[in-house]
Amino acid sequence: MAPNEITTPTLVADLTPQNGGQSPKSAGRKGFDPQVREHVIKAATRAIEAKGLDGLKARPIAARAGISVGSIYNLFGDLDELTRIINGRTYDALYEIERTALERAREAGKSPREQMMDLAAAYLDFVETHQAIWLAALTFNRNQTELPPQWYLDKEQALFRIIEDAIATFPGAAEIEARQNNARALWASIHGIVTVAVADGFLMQPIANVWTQIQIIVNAVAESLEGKADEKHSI
Amino acid sequence: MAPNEITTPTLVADLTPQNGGQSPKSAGRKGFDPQVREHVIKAATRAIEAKGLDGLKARPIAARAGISVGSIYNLFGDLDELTRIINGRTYDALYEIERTALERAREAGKSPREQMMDLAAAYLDFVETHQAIWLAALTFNRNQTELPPQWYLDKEQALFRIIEDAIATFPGAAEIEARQNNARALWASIHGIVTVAVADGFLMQPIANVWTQIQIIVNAVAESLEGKADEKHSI
DNA sequence: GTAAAAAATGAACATTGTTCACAAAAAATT
DNA sequence: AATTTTTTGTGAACAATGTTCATTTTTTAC
Repeated sequence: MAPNEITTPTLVADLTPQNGGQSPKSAGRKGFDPQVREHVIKAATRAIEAKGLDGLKARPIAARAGISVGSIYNLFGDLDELTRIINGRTYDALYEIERTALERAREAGKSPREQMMDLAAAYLDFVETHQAIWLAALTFNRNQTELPPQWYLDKEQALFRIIEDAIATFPGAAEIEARQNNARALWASIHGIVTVAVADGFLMQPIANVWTQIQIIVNAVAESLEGKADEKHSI
Repeated sequence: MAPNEITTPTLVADLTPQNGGQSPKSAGRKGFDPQVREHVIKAATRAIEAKGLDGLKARPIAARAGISVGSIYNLFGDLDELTRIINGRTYDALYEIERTALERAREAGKSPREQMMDLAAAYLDFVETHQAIWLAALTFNRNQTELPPQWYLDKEQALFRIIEDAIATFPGAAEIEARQNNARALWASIHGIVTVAVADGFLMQPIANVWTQIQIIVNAVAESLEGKADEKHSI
């Protein structure tokens, strides 16, 4: 019931050195030492966590990673690319959390509505745990003028898919376009609620209220969709 | 029905030189020429509109306003204060639009649900018309570490109040806390939908879809609240 | 062991926000 | 009217930052 039950609070910093890749192609061009890359990414992540996106400065990062300023540019091209990699990992982490949340909810035989609730709870918990990193991702995207690279868009897209998946099991939503709009409406709503809350550092309202607000929306939308399904059957 | 019916598309740039004041106290300290102040604010607004918040550079603004760099700092203290003033005017403009939208809806004898729809439509229209300025306001707030001044918070608060007002006329919401949560949930949801849309410049989805999504949420919440009111009466 | 390729370096450059000693202008005072 | 005082305007100078690139160092290939 409380949002805290679901999430595995993995630290973003120690995430996805899995394949070693985040920006599949190029990024740092050739075969730079992946260890060093990792150190830099970690240092940069810590900087963002501590002082926000504006806290990401080339020289301090270089110092903490034990390399020179120039090497950062050899490794990543520019700071934006480094930021994109960190954001990409954030998306990956959240995606993984949402995916397992949905999986577990289904295994437990929960209703579509409960599945949505679990997804929302996982999201709220993630954002609460990684406020700075999450804000950094949102802020960064906003300041960009040109389109981000495809691999970056893909990671964002993946998150939306999960919600669409959950919504797809709702009764009532038959046509693809309608289902997409339902999914986007619901997810963007939850996103809005959480974003407003995190924007002022969960200071203006207790987290319990935020959770209540999510419940209001999810329940309302669920009821609405269920109601429409009923109409279809009964008329 | 379409979101375009309601709004008066006033250009933010030519707004509220009314009292001449946006930051009631101090800001630029003493009695600087209000004409020059206005020129600077206009130049800065244009810069943001053209190139986003990062396009606000001291030297170009000074040049366009026909003054020296130093004078900008005499007038506003720093660029953040200038930005805050512009954002404040944006809030004022939106507030005024929302206020009249609500007023007209009530005069027309519209239902609470329709009132909410009109408010949402006005909001969507405003954001669509002033994308850059609105994004600037959101981005700016996010990057700040310390609290903004009180007059700034007040303007933000005023916007929320309007929604609460509209929600207050919904049936069912009796207790203050519940009503507040309803209001915040609904407004934050609409905000989320619009924000997701404007974040990618209304490129990923047609505006019609965005409007549909708003309708989904408002209708769902309205139905839900009406339903609860029914329960109360019928049981 | 030497030459070629790759990677690392940090000084140097360009662009920013901001300050401040000074100059110009305006207002007040005599 | 002249002079002092206060206010306002100026732009050179400073510090912090992202980024580049000629040079050095290291690694790799032969």
